[in-house]
Amino acid sequence: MGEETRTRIKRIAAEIGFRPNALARGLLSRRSFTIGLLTNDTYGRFTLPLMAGVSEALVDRGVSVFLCAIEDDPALARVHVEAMLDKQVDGIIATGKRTDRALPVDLSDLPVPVVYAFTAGPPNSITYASDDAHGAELAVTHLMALGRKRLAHITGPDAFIAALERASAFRRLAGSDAPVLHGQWTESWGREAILDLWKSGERPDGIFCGNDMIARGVIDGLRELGVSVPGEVSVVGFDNWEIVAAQSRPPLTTVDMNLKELGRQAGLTVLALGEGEKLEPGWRKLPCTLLVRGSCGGAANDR
Amino acid sequence: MGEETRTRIKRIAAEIGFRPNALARGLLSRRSFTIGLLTNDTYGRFTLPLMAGVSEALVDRGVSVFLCAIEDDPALARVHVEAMLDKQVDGIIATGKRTDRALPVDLSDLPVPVVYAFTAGPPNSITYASDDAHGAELAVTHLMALGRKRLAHITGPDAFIAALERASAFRRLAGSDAPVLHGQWTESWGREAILDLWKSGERPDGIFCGNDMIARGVIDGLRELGVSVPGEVSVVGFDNWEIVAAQSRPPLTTVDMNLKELGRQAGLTVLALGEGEKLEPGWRKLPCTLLVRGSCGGAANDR
DNA sequence: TTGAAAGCGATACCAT
DNA sequence: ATGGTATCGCTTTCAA
Repeated sequence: MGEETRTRIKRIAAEIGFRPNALARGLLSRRSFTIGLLTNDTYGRFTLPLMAGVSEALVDRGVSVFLCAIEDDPALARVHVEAMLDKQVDGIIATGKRTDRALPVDLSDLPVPVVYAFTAGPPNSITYASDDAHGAELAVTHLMALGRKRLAHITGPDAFIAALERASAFRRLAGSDAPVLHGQWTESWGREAILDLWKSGERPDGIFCGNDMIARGVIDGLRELGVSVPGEVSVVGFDNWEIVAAQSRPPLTTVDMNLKELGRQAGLTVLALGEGEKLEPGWRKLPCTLLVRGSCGGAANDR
Repeated sequence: MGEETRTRIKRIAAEIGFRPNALARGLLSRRSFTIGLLTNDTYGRFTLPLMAGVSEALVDRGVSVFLCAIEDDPALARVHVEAMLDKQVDGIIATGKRTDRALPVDLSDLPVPVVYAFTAGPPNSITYASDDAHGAELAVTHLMALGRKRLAHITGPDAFIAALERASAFRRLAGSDAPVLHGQWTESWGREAILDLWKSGERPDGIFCGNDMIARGVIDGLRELGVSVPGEVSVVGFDNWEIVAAQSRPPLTTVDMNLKELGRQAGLTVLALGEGEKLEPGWRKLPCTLLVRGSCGGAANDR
């Protein structure tokens, strides 16, 4: 085609506001430039950052994302999946709130590629998650670099693999006799655990918490006991849940799981799969990042 | 068509797993059974419940929802809107984090209907919001019914219309000399305000807070002053942000804005508009609900 | 280089 | 009751 013709056509197209109909082109190309994100995470704690990453990675390529919240309801999940398949989505990303549970719907025989992110997938699927052991290492080495010697780990139920992985990484670095306390993922458990520890006479000077809510409870509990954070005790959280971490007193140093990046990669992967690329199945664990705020003290805090 | 033919066809259709292609039928019917939800609310505090309502109302009708997070970026917003229009969405719901600001994108001349929910729309648009004055009335009458006489209102910046409307409803019921303190929407402002009030000798026995974060700060501040909640002072929040309200000590009695219902209605409305129904433009304010937990005490708390 | 025609999958309408 | 055909908007292919 001639250069001038090309520009002329483009000009006219712009003039009359021509807008190619994606439905029509999808009909022919057998691609809808649409993917689905299925989630059972009601609070959006994990889904939103993940979704932001997916969307950010795909919007340039003209791909839009259906968000389907299924609330652990298998029937609802089916309805959403059917609706998405009808609409010829190019792929589906399944996400949840914990990596050791699957969504209440079987996605293994769909005519479109499925990628799992922060939720369990069937064998031979591609599953993204953050590297819990790595996150725990970041936290513990940070505490140790600050000179903390007596470390403790206060975390969620031992029914969560994430809790177990963080705990075993903690023990590996902090010593196998360092206390690990399993409870709930709540503030009140954090407070309770601190009271127990202090009552028992065991008084760690560095505490690694399984999530930010627990960490917040720990910090509150310590304050109520008159123990200074970060003066006497350093506290590290996990999740970097802004709303909790930034509002605690002092603001929480915490491990960020880089969910947005996880979302980016999951998005690109599901597209690649849709374009016929063959990719290695299995777990893909992404590194975490330590976000330093004020709850640990030390040089790292002086900036 | 004959009854037997009908069943025979249906059987065969099920057998071969026939699945009508929504792209093809959309091409002809000029409906995609797809709508877009545009939001600049990063935390999802407002968007997620709203989205849940939209989705719940529309999934039965076979409509799926594109979620587009635009982060206050006009260029990104345009890209998302273009992508949705290309995909022939049947309508768009614009949502945000405050009702007195518009999204950074002009949605007024789109070829599809637009409904605004929890964000400002242009004149003559349909805009859903919760009724702030009503919410404030619920809170104040609850406090008064419990016998609280000296009320105060601690809330966010007076640049927010929502804050002003709640404040003026508060004054109307509690008396024009009842103190109203404007600050930030944060816990630390809640604590600070309490310290100020107590230092000044002004000691209300009922406090209505502009949101749950402030309320949580207020409760913490009171505890640190040795003032019992709900024994000496009753506290009501606003938002029913589960994660804040349920974790505070005591759990927070708070006003729920019924965002899910708001989402339901916005979803049904945008569909109706798409089907050519003529609807009255203007604000549509939905009533709030009071959610009683433990921060007010009294009979209402005995159940 | 340009123009015409076939076809994607479903539907609506018209003949049989 | 059935079969055939035009159509939606675009892409691809083939002819001119």
